Amino acid sequence: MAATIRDVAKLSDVSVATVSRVINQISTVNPETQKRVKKAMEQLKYEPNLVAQGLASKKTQTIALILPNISNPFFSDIVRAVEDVAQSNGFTVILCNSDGLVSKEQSYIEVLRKKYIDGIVFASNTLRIEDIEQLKKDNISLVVLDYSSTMESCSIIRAKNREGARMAVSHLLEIGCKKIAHIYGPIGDQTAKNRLEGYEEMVHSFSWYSPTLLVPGHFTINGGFEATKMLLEKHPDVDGIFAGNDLMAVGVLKALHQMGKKIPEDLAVCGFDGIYLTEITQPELTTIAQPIYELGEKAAKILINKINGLLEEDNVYELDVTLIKRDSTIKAH
Amino acid sequence: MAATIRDVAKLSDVSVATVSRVINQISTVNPETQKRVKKAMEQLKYEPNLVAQGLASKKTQTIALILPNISNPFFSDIVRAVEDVAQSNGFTVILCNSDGLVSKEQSYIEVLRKKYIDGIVFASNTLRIEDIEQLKKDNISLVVLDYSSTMESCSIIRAKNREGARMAVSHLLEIGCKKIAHIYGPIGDQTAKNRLEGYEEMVHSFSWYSPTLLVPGHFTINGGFEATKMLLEKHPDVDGIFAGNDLMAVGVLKALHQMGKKIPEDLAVCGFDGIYLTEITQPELTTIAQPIYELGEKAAKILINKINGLLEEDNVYELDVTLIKRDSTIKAH
DNA sequence: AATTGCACTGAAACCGGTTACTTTAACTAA
DNA sequence: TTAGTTAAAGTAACCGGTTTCAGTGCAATT
Repeated sequence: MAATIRDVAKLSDVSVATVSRVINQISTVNPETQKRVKKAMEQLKYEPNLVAQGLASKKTQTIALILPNISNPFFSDIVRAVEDVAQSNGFTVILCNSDGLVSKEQSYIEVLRKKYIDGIVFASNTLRIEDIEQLKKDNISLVVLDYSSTMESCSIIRAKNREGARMAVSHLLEIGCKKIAHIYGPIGDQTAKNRLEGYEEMVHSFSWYSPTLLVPGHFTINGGFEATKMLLEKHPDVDGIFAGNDLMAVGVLKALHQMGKKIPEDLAVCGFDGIYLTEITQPELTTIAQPIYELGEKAAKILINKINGLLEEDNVYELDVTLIKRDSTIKAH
Repeated sequence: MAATIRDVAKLSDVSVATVSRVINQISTVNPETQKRVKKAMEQLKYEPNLVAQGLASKKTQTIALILPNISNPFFSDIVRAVEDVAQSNGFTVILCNSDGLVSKEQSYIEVLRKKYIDGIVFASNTLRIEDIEQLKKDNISLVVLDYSSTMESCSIIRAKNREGARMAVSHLLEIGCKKIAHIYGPIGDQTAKNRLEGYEEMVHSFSWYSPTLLVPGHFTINGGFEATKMLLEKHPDVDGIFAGNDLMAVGVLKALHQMGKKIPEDLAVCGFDGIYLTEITQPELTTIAQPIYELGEKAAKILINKINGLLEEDNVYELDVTLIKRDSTIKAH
């Protein structure tokens, strides 16, 4: 149906090799010949077949984005950023929800490899070293997002989690909190761990500090909700809560509301991430905002640079976070 | 590097055709030959190259999902559903954010065609008939989501928008509202139009009804916010607002809160969609819930059936909506 | 015994590109 | 004049599969 490279070659009276050269703007093709070929391409409405190109060149202009769950608003912003960058560089993106399951990731990676994908943005905490090695062997570029590790055999983009946590606690202290608790994310998740460490660094020397001020909330709304109930049972005098992410902070808010606590008068709440949800709650949430879009953008840009051979070394990029003060810690005037 | 079909053929001492037959479980291959081939495949860790398969068969086991913006929580649930179904059927999904721009959609469709994509789930209101025809010609299956139109030359999945709107208004009437306004979505958007029509049908015969009770809110939080301010200036006695989607309803809540109105005592609010945001607001939002995941699921299933040739005719599927009563209309006890 | 049908398999064309290698002709340097 | 470049283009192998068509051997039919 559609015209092929051979049709173009025939019509412009050159070999397919020459047509291919024109398409890929390779080496030296006589300007006049070039014109003839281009004219033929137009006449036939020729468009290179990307699958054939992929087979021959082993480059498919496709990247994949692996993340736990797109329903998480943090990730949907990431997706948007990655897609934007990909799109404007002529790449297409395949989306993969792993649910944080190694098995799912495994099977995705496998099929992606068989599809000659050019690179992967990996926004998940479950990447294994073997996988990294395997991908390298298959010449699939890799950028890891929101991941901490001492091992750095690949490029990593993340926000300053520990520093952000310190900022959060420091803000709570500033507004006068006398006993600050922390609700933390999944153990095993490096991001959650770094935030917890930041909290600990700030509070461990206070006389009121006790490890029982640490409660797990699994990075979910409901987790934050349950954690708050548990926490206030043990420590009714807590007057500040630093939640390890915004979703849990929402849960905190819900719980406090249900318990009839006033925010921020009785208890101040600070989240982490800066997803748009924080503007929707009542009161609006103070949070440590990551530059979410920029994280995704940077990850995609670096990945594409690697794919295009413009970047060799593997670096760790740590983006700054910012404290956004809202009504959950200070009443705006 | 990796083993090819010819390696397998050589090792198992058959032709590549036979190996291909084993791979695709086609026709009759002698069980013993089959065993030999399979053993060779295992020995060589052979995995068919999907790009080559795609080129030869013009089937790539890939579908695309075109939607306005993944950041919209409604769509992120859709994505999740589509991806789940695709995944479990051996398909991979390419995500395309169109921002509702015909130009972007156009360029996506073009590149998708060149990639031999098998089908498209189109979750946007801007589809043009020419595109539908073109896709048909290229043998690319199509399912349209959340789209209304008299033209039905393709399969359409949507919720009962008009009926849902009627349910919303009817609920507001039941709880005693005496003057109900409607904030509607973008003109030109069929979904928004149908909801508006449902509202009108329910209220046009009341003496209090006036077309000025209709205010545009663009399906965004901020749009709902502005609309509410405008509305209450003109109609301070409105005591019920039906927002055309949940995002606008959130905006309504924010505006009312700012104006010091009590919800639902002074004003009752009902949204539409049933995104999880409605459980996060204070008060929680009454809404007409669409079965969002099911919409995406159904769309993907139908698409894949069409791709696999199991489904020929084009149907319109209308899924039921349900009223979820929450504190923005009735105080729970 | 000749014919037909069927199960099984192979040869080779094909999908639509890329690219290593070669050839040709014109151009430069010695 | 002659060898050495170089720009421009062609030939054909190659990427790794699918599929059409043809052929073989053997059992069933007449």
